[in-house]
Amino acid sequence: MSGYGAVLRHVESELTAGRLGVGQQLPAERRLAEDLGVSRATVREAIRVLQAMGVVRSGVGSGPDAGTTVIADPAGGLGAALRLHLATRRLPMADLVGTRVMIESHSVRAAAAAPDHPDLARAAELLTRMDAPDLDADAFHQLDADFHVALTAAAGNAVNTAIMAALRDAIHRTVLDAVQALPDWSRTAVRLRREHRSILRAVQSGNADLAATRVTRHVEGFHREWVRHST
Amino acid sequence: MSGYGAVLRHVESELTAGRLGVGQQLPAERRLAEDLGVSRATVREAIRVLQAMGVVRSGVGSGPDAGTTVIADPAGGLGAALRLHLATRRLPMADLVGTRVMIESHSVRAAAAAPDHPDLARAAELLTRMDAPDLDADAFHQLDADFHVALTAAAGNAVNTAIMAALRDAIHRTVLDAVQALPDWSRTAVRLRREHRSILRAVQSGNADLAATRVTRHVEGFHREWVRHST
DNA sequence: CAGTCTGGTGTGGTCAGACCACAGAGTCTA
DNA sequence: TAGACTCTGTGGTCTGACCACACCAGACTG
Repeated sequence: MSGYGAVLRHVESELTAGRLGVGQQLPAERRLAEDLGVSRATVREAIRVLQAMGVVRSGVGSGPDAGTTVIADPAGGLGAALRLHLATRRLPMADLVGTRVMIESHSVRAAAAAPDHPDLARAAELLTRMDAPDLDADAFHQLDADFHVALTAAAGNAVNTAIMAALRDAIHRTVLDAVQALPDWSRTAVRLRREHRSILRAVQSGNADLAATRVTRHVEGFHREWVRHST
Repeated sequence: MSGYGAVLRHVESELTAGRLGVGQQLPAERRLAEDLGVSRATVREAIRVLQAMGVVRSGVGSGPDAGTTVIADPAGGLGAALRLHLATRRLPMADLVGTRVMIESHSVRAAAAAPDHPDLARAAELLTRMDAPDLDADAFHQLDADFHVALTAAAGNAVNTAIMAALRDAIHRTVLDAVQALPDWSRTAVRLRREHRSILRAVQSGNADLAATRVTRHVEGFHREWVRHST
């Protein structure tokens, strides 16, 4: 058997065997094609897939940013997949939100057991930046999403963190559109800021149950508000 | 801007707009290339990505299975991404297991509230098939994995179900290798069967806490056993 | 007439070879 | 010495071709 699948399997086995790792470069496309006995077009199809999965980054020219480099961006790959399946309407938005609530409530519980985690400090700093008065909805939402990912990261599970970031990517566009439709954005923003602070306080005081309750109410509440105004 | 990204964005927007849906066919590659003003090679790169994401399936020849058809296999796409990132060692196996425990314990809680869900009946039937005496480890694990996915599906969240199935795909190979290393597989299998039954009983009797505890012990226990014998 | 064979047609899979823009490294020149 | 220059290797794209495949309609055969 040959073809594009062979290239994928080859790269995956190189990764598994440790002969290829994050930061290293793949052979040039022409070289890889020759080594594996396939055409360059076939190699390119495989590399495109790796790129879409967030496993590899390609750059033209020469120098350190050129060539095809192994990276580790699981959120990018998962996010792209989720976004596409959201587009097919087989993954309901409500279920995405349900997954978010599950991960976040679980994560703040775990984070409450380690209130000194550096990601919590990062979360606090994000909240400070969200207080800037001249923030538009786009920038606000970006910081908002980063805050939630930071909360998740504080729990220390890389898979959950990647999935949260992926959910954020997948939902991003939709939330932005939804925010446009809200009757009084600035008032909502005030409420969100208050809720964020109260969640973080609960985590940092080590109160797992309270933190979980608050983050659940926060996420579900915003989702309900946004659904109500976007039909 | 043009190129492969343009093809991806075009297909995604067709999906979003509803002009393209699950079961329908994409235009032929040559046709798509002409419509979008790019070469067929470029179109193919985009279609490969969609294929890897589980959004599309391609078949040669003619007839209903030929051409490029929109499907909905989120688990396939997510699973491929997880597997690759597992290979880069940036997603620790322990975290994958942690995510599994989170999803499954959450799901059995939800499923316990609706003990008549058809997926629970399916789960029960899978357990019956796992009692067959002449089952090898491979077939056993396949049914095992299906059982856990069915449990998750009974909670009714499509995203969680897809992630569970993806985790299963990503871990499959590793678990099979691990099972080979176990000192007494048949004895482990007996224990797993017993635990499966007890989990399902707890769910069907509506006891959410008990079901969650049992499934957590079950998954973590197997993981510990397998780590112990594979270093 | 019923059954079988045989091209025709359109599909994805792969290949070979070419040209482009790009970015760094080295070289030449004023 | 500072600037402009060519050289080289990278990914990005295009063109045109051939293949295997599977259906389908028509011709052929008994």
